[in-house]
Amino acid sequence: MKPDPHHSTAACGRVGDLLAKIGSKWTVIVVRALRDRPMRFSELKRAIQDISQKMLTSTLRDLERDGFVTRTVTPTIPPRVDYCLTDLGKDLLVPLDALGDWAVANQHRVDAARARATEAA
Amino acid sequence: MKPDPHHSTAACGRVGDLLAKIGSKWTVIVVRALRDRPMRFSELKRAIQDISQKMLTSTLRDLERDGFVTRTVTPTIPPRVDYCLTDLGKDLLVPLDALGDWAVANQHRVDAARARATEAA
DNA sequence: CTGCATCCATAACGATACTG
DNA sequence: CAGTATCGTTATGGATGCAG
Repeated sequence: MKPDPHHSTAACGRVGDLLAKIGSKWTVIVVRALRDRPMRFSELKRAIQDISQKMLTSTLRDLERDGFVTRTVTPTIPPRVDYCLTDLGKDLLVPLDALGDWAVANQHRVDAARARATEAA
Repeated sequence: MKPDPHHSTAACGRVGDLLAKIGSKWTVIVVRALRDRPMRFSELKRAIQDISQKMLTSTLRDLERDGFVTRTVTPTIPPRVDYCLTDLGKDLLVPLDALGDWAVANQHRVDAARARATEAA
């Protein structure tokens, strides 16, 4: 039998922390947006569309702080800033994609359950 | 070349929605707490410790609504309510564990990045 | 172009008290 | 035991305006 480290309170706490972070609604979107190429701030802003500039900025700062993206400033005029996934960021993409795939694949099941719950009420 | 559905805005949106849901900090903890056996309300409360009763209740209601857990009432005195993962809930555990494992395995890398960021400031 | 600061609305959360 | 109701606090997200 495995040691099964998932059961420990400590492990659960860490999972909670990380999920709280990536669950901040925009983190995942941004990381996934950067999946195959670096992007400039305004590119991201345009790509994500309904993110406010404030949220994009703070999301990127958090991601940078946690080592998921790099921020490269080119001090031209006008200034240019590129964001790129680090190795850690690319690593994170793996379990993130698994979860993302699951979400896409099972969304209908959740929808069905919610529909049932709603009409039952 | 694949259609690569992950890039679409729609897919990202759904991922965001679902992550926002499971990222609500307690959802994951509760789902993982139920991983191998059904538990009563008070068992969960005791197992999770620093969750407030209100949060546990509303988290469970959300999970039930979305079809991740079942709620079984035994109308004895005192009343007894058991919560159990559905098949959908158990399915969710798979990508969730992947992410959890990643979190545990890479926590130190994130910590290191944060430490670097902090002292750089 | 990039990003910070400010203000504001809302939602999340927690503590407490009370009901079946 | 399980759950609802209420209140107050904090966190989150958006809009706008300003600055390098």
